[in-house]
Amino acid sequence: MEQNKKESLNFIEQLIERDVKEGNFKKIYTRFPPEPNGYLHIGHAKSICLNFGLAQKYGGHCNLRFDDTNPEKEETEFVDSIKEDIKWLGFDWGPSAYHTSDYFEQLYQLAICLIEKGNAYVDELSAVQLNELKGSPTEPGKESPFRDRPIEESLEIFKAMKSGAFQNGERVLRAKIDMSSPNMHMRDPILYRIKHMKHHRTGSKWCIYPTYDFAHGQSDSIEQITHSLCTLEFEVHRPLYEWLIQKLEIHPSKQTEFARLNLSYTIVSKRSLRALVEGHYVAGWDDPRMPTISGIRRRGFTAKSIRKFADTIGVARRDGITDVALLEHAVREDLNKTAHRIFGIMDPIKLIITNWPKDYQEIMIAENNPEDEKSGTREMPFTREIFIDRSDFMEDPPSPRKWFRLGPDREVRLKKGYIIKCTGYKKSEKGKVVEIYAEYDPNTKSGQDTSGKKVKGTLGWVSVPNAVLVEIRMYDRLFLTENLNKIEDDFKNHLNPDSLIINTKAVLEPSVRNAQVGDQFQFERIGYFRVDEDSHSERLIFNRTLTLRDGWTKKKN
RNA sequence: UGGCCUAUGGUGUAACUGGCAACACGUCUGAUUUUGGUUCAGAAGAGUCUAGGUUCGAGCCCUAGUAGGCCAACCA
Repeated sequence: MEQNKKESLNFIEQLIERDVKEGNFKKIYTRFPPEPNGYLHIGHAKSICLNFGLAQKYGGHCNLRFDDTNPEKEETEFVDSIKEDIKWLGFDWGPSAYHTSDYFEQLYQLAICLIEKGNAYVDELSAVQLNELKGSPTEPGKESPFRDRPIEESLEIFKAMKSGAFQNGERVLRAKIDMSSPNMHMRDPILYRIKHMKHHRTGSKWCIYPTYDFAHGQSDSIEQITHSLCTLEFEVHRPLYEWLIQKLEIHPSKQTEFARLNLSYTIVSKRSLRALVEGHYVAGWDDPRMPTISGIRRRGFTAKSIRKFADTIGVARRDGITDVALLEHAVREDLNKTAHRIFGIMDPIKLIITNWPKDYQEIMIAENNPEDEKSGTREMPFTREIFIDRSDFMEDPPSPRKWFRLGPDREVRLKKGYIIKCTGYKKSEKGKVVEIYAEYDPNTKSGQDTSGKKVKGTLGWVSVPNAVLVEIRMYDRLFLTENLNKIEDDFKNHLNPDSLIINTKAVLEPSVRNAQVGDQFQFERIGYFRVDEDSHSERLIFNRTLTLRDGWTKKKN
């Protein structure tokens, strides 16, 4: 090997390497802290790959922590799906997953500690009053009349809050910082609120719950997290994050922000995704059009390709919008190497080889994947009647230099079969081509061609008596608008009406008969497809993952 | 009358911390090909938001401006 070029590091890696060099800690700890109130999406995948990837790279560990401080929105269903998705992506959080709710007692003690130090107080103002005193980004806030109440009094009331002496909203615990700070989050932020509500894990043990600011950072400290990575919108919380660490004198985790993922033609916000599910614009969280991890998995995107994608886009502090083409490229790259090839006809039209004996069947051999020698071969019966795709025939085609496929008197190769010449076709009364006639040349059998003929076009085909009728769900992008962050109207106005087209007349070659749910194929010249879990004994159902790259249709336009 | 962050080809990131702007995707040629796929060869495309400044030298530093993002939930 030559002198290896210095590997380029992203800004977080640079930070970590500096920390390592300075010996700031023995081991790197990161964490992935989802709130279990929805399904994970491609944006989370970026964060997962980042946090787990960094831990792997630097010999540290990444914790999975469910940030479950708000019993109103959180459910066990989501905990399970989140675990499944992370595992599928190929990451391991070790023997146990953590929950912020496991720390409720410790957090409560920390709050008491803060009050005792005079850094927090119980307020009795209503939400409305609190808001009024808060000021605005351009106006300073005003101090609450309860701000300077004796420590003992706050302590007493806080304990009473815990024991259920008050109704929702009657008291809050606030940090005592600075009501005139230009940073709104430093204007005596709320640390604890009363919610008489059952929590999905702690049941009704608690009726006070810490807010994000008093739960997240403290949990980081409890877990000895060294690098707490979050998205840019938490940047303004950092001064508070650090203030609490300092006042509480706890493990100094460091918060670092990075830009969240935005993807063209895609919506990446839990709230919006929920709206799509609840409004039945899609079939569910795992609808193959959804950018959820469960959705793209069902669509046929692979874990490997998503990790590759995350690696490609990197991480930075500027926010922009990533072209989905980058994601799609990663998927095609992986599938090209792994997916077995088969022949499939989306829009079948019958072609009769008039000089082929009736009832005679010849077995053709085809390799499963030319990119992978170890993938083996399969058999394909060739018969007098075959299906070809309607789009591969034109009654009056342009010059052979522009159109490689079949037309009257034109010759093409049937891949893994013979070269045929079109001798005619039949039309229905309505003028639709219903049957094509052709003659084959016996000297042109694939692999043992002695004719010397060269043809430009190669077509896929499926033997009529052996064809397998399947259902194909042809998915396309969910939205028509490139940048959905910039729209002003309802994002649902931008839905692609053709994001799902169901094809029930497609036929595949017989080798596909024993395909299992989850199997992925390349239908030659068409695209990548995955056997969907809706498949049943009567009918295989395929999801179109992506089409093949296509330089030809582009050229036409 | 606020504060913080960001600004590099169409898109996403680099540039060994001051030394003639690189990689991937995308686009366009051409070759190969029994997938109009893959692969291969090549091309176009930014002089780094603007204006000053420091310096022998600035995409990297400083100042001002501009543009975009974030911040006023008892959400995370």
